[in-house]
Amino acid sequence: MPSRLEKARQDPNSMKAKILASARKIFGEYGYNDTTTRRIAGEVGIDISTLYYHWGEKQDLYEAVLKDVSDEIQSRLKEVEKKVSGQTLKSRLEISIDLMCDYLFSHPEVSNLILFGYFSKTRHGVTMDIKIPEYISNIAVAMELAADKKTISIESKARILAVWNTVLNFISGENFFRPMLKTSRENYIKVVKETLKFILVPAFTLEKNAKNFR
Amino acid sequence: MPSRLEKARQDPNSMKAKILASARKIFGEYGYNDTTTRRIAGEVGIDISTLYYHWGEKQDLYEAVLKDVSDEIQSRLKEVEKKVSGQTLKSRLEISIDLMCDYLFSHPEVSNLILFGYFSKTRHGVTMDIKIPEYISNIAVAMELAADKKTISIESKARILAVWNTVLNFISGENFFRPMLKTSRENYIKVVKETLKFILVPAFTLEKNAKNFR
DNA sequence: TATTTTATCCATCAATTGATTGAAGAAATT
DNA sequence: AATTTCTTCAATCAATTGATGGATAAAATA
Repeated sequence: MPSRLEKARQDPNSMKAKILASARKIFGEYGYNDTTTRRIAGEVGIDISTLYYHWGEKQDLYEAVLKDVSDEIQSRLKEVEKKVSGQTLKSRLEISIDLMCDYLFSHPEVSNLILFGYFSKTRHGVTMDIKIPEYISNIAVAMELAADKKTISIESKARILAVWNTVLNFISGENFFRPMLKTSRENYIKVVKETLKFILVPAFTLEKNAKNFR
Repeated sequence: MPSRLEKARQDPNSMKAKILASARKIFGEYGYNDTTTRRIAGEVGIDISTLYYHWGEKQDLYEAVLKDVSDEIQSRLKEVEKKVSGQTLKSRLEISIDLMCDYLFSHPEVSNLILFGYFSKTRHGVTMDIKIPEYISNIAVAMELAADKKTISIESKARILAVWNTVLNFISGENFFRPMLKTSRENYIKVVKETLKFILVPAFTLEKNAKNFR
């Protein structure tokens, strides 16, 4: 029997949920080591001991953030999978690029958190809870580049990975690349989508290459 | 008149040079904030005060590392430019991919340092001294995707950027991706090169796209 | 050889930061 | 109303870390 208090803890307005939301933002901006519990607490407007009361140590909070993000990505990918089902390969690629770009551009911390995980030869022992291999396989199947999750070749995985990473880089690197391209945010997003399509569509649809897929 | 001592300081066996080399390695592994001056000093086998004596504050050392890396990349790109000159577009792309992969795979800290710079919403005020815009323009010209450094369209820059980033990701993400692909280092490098060619060559050489260049 | 310059280390400081304790209030339960 | 449980915060610790000062030795210079 869940008590009133237990329900309150799952409430998105609960203190625990508020802390998680702020933590996700701050961890996404600064990465694990450059994020202080004081900064997160400050963002929420509470004392750090309150943060520790709700979440325990910093690592636990970070892992909760990664799980939060991971679940969100999973459900987004499923949505995309539904929407592209039945389309031609070219359409599937284009629609997927548009949808994932829209999602990631409006949640840049997601992209950052994933990328932080890649390069983490850090001292914190937080294992990347985000199951990239899972995603990669799911994407391969959704794109119908592979018939079955179990039988995806190393080459196919590497190709999906290349695509996935290219997207993430443009999102997380916006602060660096956009000034370089000297353009507005709106146009940057447009150019990113076009660039992704320019590069990816030919590779996967070209006759010589396409025969390997279907 | 350069004294004996001044010459010694430029000697690659000098203490100052040794510190720089270790700093480059450690900064490349852990990033700015997760690198301690003590760790660098430990790598060299000296006390931190000796490190401070030679290089001053941590930021100065970091900036020296970035400059070191930046200069190295510049000269590598020039070498590549020479070697691909006169070749067909397809060959230029393929040779460049091979050469740059070989270089970066044997100097992974280079890739890491560049990527750290992209996402650095960090607290250290070190501005990225590595002139990526320069590189991008140089690559565009070397690939003969643009006639002149000054007249490169935003679309072309974005495409080069996408390629460049894809390469860096595979290098810096090796520790994460390779276990995922369950393969040896040697084969990983091979797969990366193939993947890059698979994705990039069609995009830039496809008739419909290619007409925009040359 | 005497003196100055260069190089190195030990000890230490001050600031930051992850984490805890205990007190006090607020809310729920009896 | 009394008691128990849940929240919050101020104060504080201990460890880490960037940085410095002084002693000391080694090397260069005179």
